[in-house]
Amino acid sequence: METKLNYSLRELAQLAGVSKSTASRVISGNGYASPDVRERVLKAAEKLHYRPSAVARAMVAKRTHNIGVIVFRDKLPIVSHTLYGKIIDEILMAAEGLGYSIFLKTDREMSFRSMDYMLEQRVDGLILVSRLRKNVIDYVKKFNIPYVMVNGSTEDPDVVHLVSNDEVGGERAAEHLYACGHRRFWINAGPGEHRSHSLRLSGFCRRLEQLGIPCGAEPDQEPDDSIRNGKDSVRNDEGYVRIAKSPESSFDFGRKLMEKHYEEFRRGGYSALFSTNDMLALGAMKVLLEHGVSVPEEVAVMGYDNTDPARMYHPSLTTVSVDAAGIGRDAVAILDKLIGGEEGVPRLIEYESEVIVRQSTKCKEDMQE
Amino acid sequence: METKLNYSLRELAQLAGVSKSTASRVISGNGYASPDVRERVLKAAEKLHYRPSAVARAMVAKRTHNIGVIVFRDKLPIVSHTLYGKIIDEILMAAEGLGYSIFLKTDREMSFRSMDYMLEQRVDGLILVSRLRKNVIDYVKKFNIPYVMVNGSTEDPDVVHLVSNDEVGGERAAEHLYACGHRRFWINAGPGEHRSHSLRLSGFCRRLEQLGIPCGAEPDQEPDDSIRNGKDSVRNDEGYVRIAKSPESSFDFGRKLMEKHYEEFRRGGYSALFSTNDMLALGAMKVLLEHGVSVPEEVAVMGYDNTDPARMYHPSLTTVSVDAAGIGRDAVAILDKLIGGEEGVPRLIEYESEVIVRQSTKCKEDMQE
DNA sequence: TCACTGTGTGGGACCGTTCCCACATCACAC
DNA sequence: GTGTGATGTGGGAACGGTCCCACACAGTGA
Repeated sequence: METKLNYSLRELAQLAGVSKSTASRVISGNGYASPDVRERVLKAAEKLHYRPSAVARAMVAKRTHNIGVIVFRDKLPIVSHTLYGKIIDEILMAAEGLGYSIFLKTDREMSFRSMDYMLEQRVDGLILVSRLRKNVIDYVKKFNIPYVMVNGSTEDPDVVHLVSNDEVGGERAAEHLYACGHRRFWINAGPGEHRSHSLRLSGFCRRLEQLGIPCGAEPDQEPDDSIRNGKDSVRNDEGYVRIAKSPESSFDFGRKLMEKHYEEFRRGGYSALFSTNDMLALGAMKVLLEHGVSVPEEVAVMGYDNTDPARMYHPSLTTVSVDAAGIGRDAVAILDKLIGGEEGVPRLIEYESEVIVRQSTKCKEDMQE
Repeated sequence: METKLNYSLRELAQLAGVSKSTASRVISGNGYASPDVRERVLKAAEKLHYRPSAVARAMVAKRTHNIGVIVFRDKLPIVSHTLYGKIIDEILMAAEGLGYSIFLKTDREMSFRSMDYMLEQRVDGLILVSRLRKNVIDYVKKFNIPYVMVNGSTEDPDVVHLVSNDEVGGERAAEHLYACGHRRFWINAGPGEHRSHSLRLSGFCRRLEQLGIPCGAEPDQEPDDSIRNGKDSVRNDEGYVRIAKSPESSFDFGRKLMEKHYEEFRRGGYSALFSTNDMLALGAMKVLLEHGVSVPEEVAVMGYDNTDPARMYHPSLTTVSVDAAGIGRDAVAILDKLIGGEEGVPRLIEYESEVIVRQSTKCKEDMQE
């Protein structure tokens, strides 16, 4: 009984002394079966450890109830990036609730290969997480398989795209720091080709300019060899801004950047540091702390993403939260609608960004409230 | 041409003007086909965006080339836990290399349901990550499907089990702190029912006792309602140890624990704190820092797992590394062997643990070397 | 001319389900 | 006794591939 791996419905029916059709009706639960036949079949199923083959079912139903999730990764592994990890967690839980299973694949360069894999697996739909080279979108359009994109980089209006409202988040970050009295800003901006980073930067800058501080963001300028160290913007009586762009958004890049510039902070050149994600912020903050610059007393530091390390740091990092739970949940729910052929699904869904004030930007304003 | 989702081999063959068999030979690449027939079929495939169905293939091959990964989670999502995230990253990459795809599922309580899901999907094998209730192992044994366990909690000698060598890691941690001159220890120990935590604790204690410091670990004692605050071990001229057990191994539990006890550290009662994972260590360390206890000058702090937050912290956390890359890679490789019916696969595979000395335990000994 | 061999192609069973349809049985009314 | 409808069960095609086997055809040697 234990030697065989999987029994078929035919074998099950044989043991129960009924036909395939009858056994199928009992197992799948749709169709008539008299009580005693029913019991005989179930008893036989128990005995054989019978598990119906989802493969065969998918074959006839032309539907697998599987969803493919492709996560872009650069050189680095990506699931361990806490923001994507959170999103994937939520996707998994939401999928379970709707009866889907998840095929997970990370993708570096061979984007088409991953796509083909998913297509061959006949997944019912796709969730594309993070930016992908743009021709992947054209590729996926050729097959008309339902898909949604999460936190991607496309501006294509056809694509159903779930993103945090990064521009508004950037504005709110600027407001918070301004309200705390800061007028001399340093900005660490991550890769400009990534939608999130460039929108966070432009939102931050726009709000500062509205508040009377010239920002002078040039969103399209290329970072040079490793790090672009922007010049200060024009000064006016209100204050000024300096933007440094980096081609990566990692902790180590944040470190590297600040290692070149901590002297300027020590001399009091800047009172606030905003980074377009938490890792850049933490890398920079650690260097400041190591060189005796106190946070938040001398310099306020702020990140973006509300990852776990930000919360756990000492001082804990003020940041902007991204609704990973909402994004993950909705990604599956919307994909399910698309699979069901539902019309009128919105193309761009934005999630509110909220400033999470913590120790790294504590100021009098916060104290009073 | 764009209206249909998936074409079948029959339709492809029809368009190319050949038989199903011939088309199959060209597409799958095994079997003869004359150059012009070959070209006709490939051209037709291109035109139809033909992708062979892995579902149908799996049906006849009785083999899906899919691997199921089940990750235990408590109340919390789990992929975002950096250690498991890392392991999953490695599993994904290794699987890709060997031609497998990954079905990922997180599991809280309905363990059998996840198992059944995987069985119905007819995955070729299973990777079980982290502890599972023990009856799950009995369950999986009933079906004879190949499986390996990663970082689990079982002592079952049948199970192919990949784990870090937590006992040796604990010993090394003790050695490091002892060599730095510490004699008064506090230990935060995570859930005793988890193999890793209890072995790390017992390894640490054993080494201390060998060095002449009574440890008095009682590995089986139950934590009370929320936190078990053990008593100091017997003092002798060499030093002493106090063990606190917590039912969770989270950052917040580390905090909670230390919030009750930081006064004792401030008074100089303990010069070193060892936690059985990084999160517990960071939570405790943050509370110490917030109350003005300096690390490492007054208290040395040490964790376990070598997660990213540990590396990034200020002060960066001394920890014990777990070879997540090796574990993930080997999990897939060994499972592949089991699937191939290979005999003589070792049951317990242990990975070396290495102390990573960082700022949180810097001492004269380290300076000299 | 005939048997023989090799080569490329087609026919069709099979994998494990679902589901439509046919059919057997029975109760009941006419 | 026959027709009718409800009820439960079985037969078999279909899903999209793989692969074994048969077969047509050409080239070769006796």
